[in-house]
Amino acid sequence: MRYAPGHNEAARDRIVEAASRLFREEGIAAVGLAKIMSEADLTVGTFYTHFKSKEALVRETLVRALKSRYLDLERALRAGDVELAVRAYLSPAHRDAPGLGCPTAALASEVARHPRGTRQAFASESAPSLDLVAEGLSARRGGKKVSRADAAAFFGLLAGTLQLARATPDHAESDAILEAGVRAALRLASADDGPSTTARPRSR
Amino acid sequence: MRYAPGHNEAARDRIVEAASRLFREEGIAAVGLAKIMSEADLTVGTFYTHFKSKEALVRETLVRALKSRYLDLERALRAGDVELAVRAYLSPAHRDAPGLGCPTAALASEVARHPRGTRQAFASESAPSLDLVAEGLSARRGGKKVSRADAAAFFGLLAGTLQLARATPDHAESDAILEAGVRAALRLASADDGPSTTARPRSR
DNA sequence: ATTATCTATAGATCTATAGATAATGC
DNA sequence: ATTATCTATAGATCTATAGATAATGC
Repeated sequence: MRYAPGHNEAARDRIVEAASRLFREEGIAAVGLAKIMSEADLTVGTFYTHFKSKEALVRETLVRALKSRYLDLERALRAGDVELAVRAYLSPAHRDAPGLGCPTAALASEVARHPRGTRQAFASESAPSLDLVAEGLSARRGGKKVSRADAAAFFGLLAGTLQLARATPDHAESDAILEAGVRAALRLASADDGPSTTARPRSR
Repeated sequence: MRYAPGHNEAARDRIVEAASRLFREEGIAAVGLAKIMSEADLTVGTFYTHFKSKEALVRETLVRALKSRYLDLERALRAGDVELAVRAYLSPAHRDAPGLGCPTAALASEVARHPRGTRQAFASESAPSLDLVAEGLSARRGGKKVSRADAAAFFGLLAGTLQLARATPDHAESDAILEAGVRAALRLASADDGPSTTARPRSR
């Protein structure tokens, strides 16, 4: 420890922070290490004293962003309930600020193409949030058990709808998609079973 | 026309076809022109006699893939109904073959970062499919009007859930997510209103 | 003395262009 | 004669590494 104590950690932290934002804003493949290091006020040569590879950084940024989102979600659920969290997720503010937003909406399809270790990290760090969502849904449905997979489908609605709102160039239509997403999510979160799940036995 | 008639069109077609598959499999930013041209049995120098830029090719591949998916959707809805289409969309086969699958699930988050012209093309070519979905949902809900934005939210559920299934490394859990997605989609497509949309007036 | 930083560079790849070559119709 | 193809290359960027320099504690 010859540099000031915490110097190394602070630099590493700036790198992860910059990468975490840039990846969500521009995509993982589209962002080079030079840009990340420059945003962290370092030159590119230093990168490999902090990380083994770009992929190692990707794993860390996903873990950090998912942990941070977990805390946000916990707060939102404590403050209100599922409805409040849904409205915050499908808000114009979230749509317009991907760099600090949900890593799943920004990067899930790209993560799906990354090595298994990266997907594993993504899944492990997503699990606690999904379990929180499952709890919230369960409470809304009168305590009926909701699986993690069910929570994933609910979350898929949120993330997929946010992506469509982001891809839609017409501003009014994009807003309308967010609002429709809120309606759909609240409908899904509602207490009653849709008749189709009981009326139509799932074949296969 | 000195080369055989249709020669140019055939080559151009192979390029779009290869790019359309590769982009969905690996992402737009991750695939270079050399790889695309090589898959089309051409060398990279020829690219610019067919397209003005990589971005122009991206627009064409999105349009082509969305048109093709529209036809598939039309067939599925004619053959059965929304339920059949949902089960085909959230199937292991679709999850495991992104190259021929839904361009929205594969590329929506990346398209959101592309120039307005690309997003415009994406939105325009998505509209007919969304309108078909809206029709299908409307039929299921006893003829009640369903907007394109509502259809987009429904479609967001499908695309988002498929992405999560693709990103999930555990095979059993990935299958479970697909099944939960089917349940959620059928619940959303069901005739009754969830109570929350009527019981809780949408503030804001 | 140790360690994080810097500059510099290797070697591969990226998009795009230039100019020569080959394939065909007139 | 025309046009799609090829080879070759420009110039920028990518990930990763090597070796010199600067910042600190002992």
